[in-house]
Amino acid sequence: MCCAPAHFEKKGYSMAIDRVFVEDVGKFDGQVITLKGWLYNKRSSGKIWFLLLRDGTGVIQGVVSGNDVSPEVFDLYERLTQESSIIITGQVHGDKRAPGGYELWVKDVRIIQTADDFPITPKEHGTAFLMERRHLWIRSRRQNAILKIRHEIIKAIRDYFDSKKFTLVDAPIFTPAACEGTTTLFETDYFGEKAYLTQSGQLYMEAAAMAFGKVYCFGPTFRAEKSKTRRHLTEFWMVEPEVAYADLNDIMGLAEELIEFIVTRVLENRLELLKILERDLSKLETIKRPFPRIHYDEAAAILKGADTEFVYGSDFGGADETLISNNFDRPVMVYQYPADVKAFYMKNNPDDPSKALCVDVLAPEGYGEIIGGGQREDDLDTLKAKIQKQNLPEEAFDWYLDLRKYGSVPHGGFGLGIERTVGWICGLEHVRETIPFPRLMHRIYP
RNA sequence: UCCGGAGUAGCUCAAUUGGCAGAGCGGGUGGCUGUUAACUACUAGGCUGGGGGUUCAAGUCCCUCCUCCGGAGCCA
Repeated sequence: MCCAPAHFEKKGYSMAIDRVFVEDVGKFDGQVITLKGWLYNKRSSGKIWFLLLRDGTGVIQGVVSGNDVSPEVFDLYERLTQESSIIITGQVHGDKRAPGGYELWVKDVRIIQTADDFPITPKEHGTAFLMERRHLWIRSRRQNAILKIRHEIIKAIRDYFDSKKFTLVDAPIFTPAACEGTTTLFETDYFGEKAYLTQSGQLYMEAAAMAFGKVYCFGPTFRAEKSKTRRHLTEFWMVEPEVAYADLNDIMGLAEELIEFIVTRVLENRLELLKILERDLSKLETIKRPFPRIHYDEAAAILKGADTEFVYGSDFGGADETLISNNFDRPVMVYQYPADVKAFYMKNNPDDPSKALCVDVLAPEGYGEIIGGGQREDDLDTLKAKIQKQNLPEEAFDWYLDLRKYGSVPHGGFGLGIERTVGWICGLEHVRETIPFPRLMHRIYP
């Protein structure tokens, strides 16, 4: 309370927040403005030199001429190193030669701090080198664009569910036992007892759906699997809606509407960033409902004769998912996998008990599964039998079974992986660039 | 855990059959009034991941360990 800057108290707003940013310079054409940021790059041609200032919202070129500035300012060129923090004042000038349409005719430059040998130069670097310096890498234009698109995607997801009157219900991070029992969990000491980091908020969302009708949670998820692929992180973010009185068809409708909404929003609001990433926009513009819906058997038929080790009755591998999705120009919804390869809480198809009422959404262009979900088992005895069959500790699921004792209804939901969705929309090679500080099997630094 | 690949200058990479360790960028010193990863001249910079072995001679071949990358399984 003692430390609030004076201007907060006096005026009720912050000059630091409301100052001019690069993304807004177009509104000030011809005016003299001050920009605060960091030196992205510089070039000299002798009696005139150029600086690129970035401030997180964009990059603008400043033109420094010996005719317009004092000799002291002109000579700052020597001391300006990459990523030095600087405040520049100058006149906004529209110029076709400028990448952003505007440049600044510099009148004054103030160096706040001279950076010492910034390690990430404007030239090429390997991913290992860059990941080791992820805290600095996120300053680069490309990483900046990806993380802003991530923000837009997250905001779109929240806006979608909020507009549909879903209630946000946060699931716990510490959990007493496996939600699914199949995958490896991160174990932690909880006051002398074992606890685990959540691998899904879904079971809690089922409880919440019975309380609020339509709910979603959004948070981090942890998987201790030793997966080293372009699609895996040990810590990733997932949004998990759950709806009471919903069946598999309802869930598929929800999934395709959400995905269409997200892609449309990114195309509307973040086109410039997609261009920085050189994303093939035509691949996103086709993402319109309805999405193809194919039965597991149809997906299996696509793989027949293809070069794959897939055997009917098993789950699809990463290569199989690519083979399937390559047949479509939008996400494909594969439904009713064999019940044996799916989690215990999935409801079986009453007309074909060997299949689960589940759906996976496979993104186009080989980006793989971005959604997994379906209808949940709502019958108490069937659920108990499944828990026993998979050798899960029944006592750990007492509370979950209560949901089937007190007003059980058909219901369902899904989990959407944020990083895979970002990777797909941005057209990236690897999900590690879709999260600010990725956690991978061999990386927990920085 | 298994399969494959890589490790050489600060960074990205070359180096023929085992035969003098190289380039671009970055750094340093200069030149240039419209540059867009600016251009340009000169210059410094190396325990070739660690250890062991074969050989007259190893960046190169063999053994071993470490680290990283990609993939499989599993999953979002």
